[in-house]
Amino acid sequence: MKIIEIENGIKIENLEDFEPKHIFECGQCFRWNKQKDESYIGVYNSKVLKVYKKDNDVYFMNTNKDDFENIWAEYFDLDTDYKKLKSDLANMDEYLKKSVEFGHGLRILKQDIYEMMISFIISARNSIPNIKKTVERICEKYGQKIEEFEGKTYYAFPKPKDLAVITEEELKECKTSFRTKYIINTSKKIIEESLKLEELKELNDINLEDKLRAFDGIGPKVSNCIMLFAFYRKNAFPVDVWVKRVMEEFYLDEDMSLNKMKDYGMKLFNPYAGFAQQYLFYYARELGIGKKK
DNA sequence: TGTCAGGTCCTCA
DNA sequence: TGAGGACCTGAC
Repeated sequence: MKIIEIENGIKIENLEDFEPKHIFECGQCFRWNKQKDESYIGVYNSKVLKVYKKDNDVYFMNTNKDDFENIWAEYFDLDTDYKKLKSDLANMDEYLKKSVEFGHGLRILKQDIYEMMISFIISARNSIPNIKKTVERICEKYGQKIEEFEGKTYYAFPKPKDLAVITEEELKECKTSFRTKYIINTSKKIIEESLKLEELKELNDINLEDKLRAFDGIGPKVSNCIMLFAFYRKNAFPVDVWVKRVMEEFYLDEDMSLNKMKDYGMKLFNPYAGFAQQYLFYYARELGIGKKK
């Protein structure tokens, strides 16, 4: 991978397996927004980045070589060989083959732990546009201002200490509704127990899931999303309404509880259940598979 | 007006 | 274990 420095950014020529639309619209992140010129602007680690693809080259703007190498290469999982991964998945069965072809430029982002915890708590019984709006309101109200970029002010995601000290009434102004107490309780637990979220990376999958589910508002689905998108646990398998639909449409003849479906998926797609889930989710949601007419 | 959206929690059998 | 209801809000 050759990093070419350009004015206010860097360019990577012939970057394969990288489609901004697939990456940012597969439901794994809530802070990346499509611009009029088809580029995406997002925030991570108190940095604002603009990404777009032109021919086979990918441009990362408002950054520099140092930040790209130290922050963004890791964030975009650029060290992983997606060609091999996709080939392994495509060989498992015909539905995965179709899903992988459909979302060929998808990558799993390595995102912030606390941000994923709160964002996916908000995702419960909610729609993606609403989740994004709510997350944005929280950042504007409680996050640190980063910078003005292309006419918009960007804010970092707040820290646990910021949301642990506010009242439910106050947070509700961000339209967090019945999830308000979950957000505050989870933030309080982190502060009161002096938890270092980074240290949870040492835990194995089973203990990590137990630890996450001890937080208010984090159940089986949300914990697995956090494991996949913040801890990069390749075999986590979040079962949401779309994965349920695609599993029932393609893989199951019998009724199955969500819990059993999770175990079933993890065994079926081992050791890449998380990746399989993401390709299947994107395929199912974009095509409306299994959705009631 | 009713239904549904990337669920979780609580209660009860 | 797991089934069933409640839960905010916004969009269609």
